[in-house]
Amino acid sequence: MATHQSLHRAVTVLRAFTEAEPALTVTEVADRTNLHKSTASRLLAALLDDGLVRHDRGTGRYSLGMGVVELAGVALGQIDVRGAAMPHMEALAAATGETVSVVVRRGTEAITVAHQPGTRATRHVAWIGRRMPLRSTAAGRAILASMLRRGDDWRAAAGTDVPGLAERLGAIADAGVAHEDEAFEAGVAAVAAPIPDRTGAVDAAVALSGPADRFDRPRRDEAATTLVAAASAIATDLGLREPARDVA
Amino acid sequence: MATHQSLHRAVTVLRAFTEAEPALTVTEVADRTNLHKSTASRLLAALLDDGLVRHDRGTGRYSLGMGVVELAGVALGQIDVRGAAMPHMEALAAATGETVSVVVRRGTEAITVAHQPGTRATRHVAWIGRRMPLRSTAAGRAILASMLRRGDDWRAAAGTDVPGLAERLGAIADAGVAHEDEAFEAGVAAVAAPIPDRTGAVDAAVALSGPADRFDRPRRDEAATTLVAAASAIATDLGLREPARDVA
DNA sequence: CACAGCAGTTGCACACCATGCAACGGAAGG
DNA sequence: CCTTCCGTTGCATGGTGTGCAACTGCTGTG
Repeated sequence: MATHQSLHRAVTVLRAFTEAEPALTVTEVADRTNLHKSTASRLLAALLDDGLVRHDRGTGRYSLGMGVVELAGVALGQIDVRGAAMPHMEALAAATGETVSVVVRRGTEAITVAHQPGTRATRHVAWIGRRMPLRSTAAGRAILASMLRRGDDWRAAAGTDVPGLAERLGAIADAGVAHEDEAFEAGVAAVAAPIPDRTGAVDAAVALSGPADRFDRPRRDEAATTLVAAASAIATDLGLREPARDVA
Repeated sequence: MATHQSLHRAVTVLRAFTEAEPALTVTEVADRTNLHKSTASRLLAALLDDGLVRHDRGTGRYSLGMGVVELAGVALGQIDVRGAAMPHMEALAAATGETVSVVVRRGTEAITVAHQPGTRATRHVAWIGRRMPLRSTAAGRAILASMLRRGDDWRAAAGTDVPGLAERLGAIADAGVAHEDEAFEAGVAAVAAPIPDRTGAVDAAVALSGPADRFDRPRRDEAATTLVAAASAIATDLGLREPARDVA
């Protein structure tokens, strides 16, 4: 689109801040966005006005501000699956002791929209807003498998082609749950189940994750029954919800 | 400012979505922002491109999208007090059974940046990104009281003037904790303690909240000791953190 | 102490593009 | 079928965002 260049550039600036580099100087922003130094400076100033970025006088670095957290609060409050899942997550965490996450699909990634930390001393940590590739995580593959089964374009959602992925997704669709053993994060194992919406489409999943040495295959199989039941309960609650406010 | 009008307008559009009205039509956005219908339409289209808003084809309404959640994930990851508080929150929740929240000040409001649900069947719910006025909540008053004691401009932060607030803040500063009994939300009681940063300035607080009938004054006083200790521990951890952040 | 190097901001002129208007197409309701 | 309201889209124009380059302020160095 040739419309609203400056707005797109501003969003590009916002996206220049990552978990790996949460605080940047003007020139760093300019480098990462391929924008002129002066443009970056002016856009950052404008974003600062709006409270979307902060400016640390000490280090001279900019970072994302409270404004985006506020907006996210509104966004999270109206995600249906989140509301439907909340009541079930605690029970799941209590029953298994592991971390529970609910993710939704966005393009080729899964984004955490709700999570409940496990009760054990060592546990997998997650946080709201965290992004993971669909193709290499349990939750992501649970979603992809459902897409495959429904004839949706799962390849586009997978992004890069992974050899043998189609077969694995078929097996996941048959089993109803997806396992992951240190595929995405070293030392972390997970099992996930898809959450269909009213129409049967799937762009959300619920996952249990924990340390790979403790949360091994037998444990995960044991937890799978409870997990699938919870996913089903969430889907039912989701179906009972009134406004069809989701999807795009 | 006469600079970057369209960017400010776009942010205005984003802020038109609230917890009370999370999904709006084009004309509703135009009304709430005093923008032309066509302008609102085009800005929403641009924001849709960037994934900051979603569009429900069914209802024709726009709402905030995953993009803002992504950005918030990055923003939350680099809020120091959040990182410092996380390890202490669970212990606090376990010891008291009530909901633990960490908030930071933004203007005249307190924004929840971390929370740990209580362990009881009935409990107070909070969520990340939730906003509350400083002047009428325990956590907010804990912050205001510290500002008062330090000679900061607490009146500006309080917003509307509340009769007798100065005296109450003085008492809170003396006690070290702030109590709240259904002042902001009916049926909810809370107790909060301020979290000073390295320089002694306070713009964060940790709060315990629960149902007013159970979490009564004696219970809150009982929990206050643990709460203050936790706040102190968080502040210590915060002080140990590196002021600057390295870049790659 | 001077100088070089770098980061960030700002004046300026021009091209670009965001805006308001009005007209159009479409859906919903009478 | 007509009316009404909503959302989108050509179009002309005035506003404004942008690149360039000069300037300031800071840091480290010989």
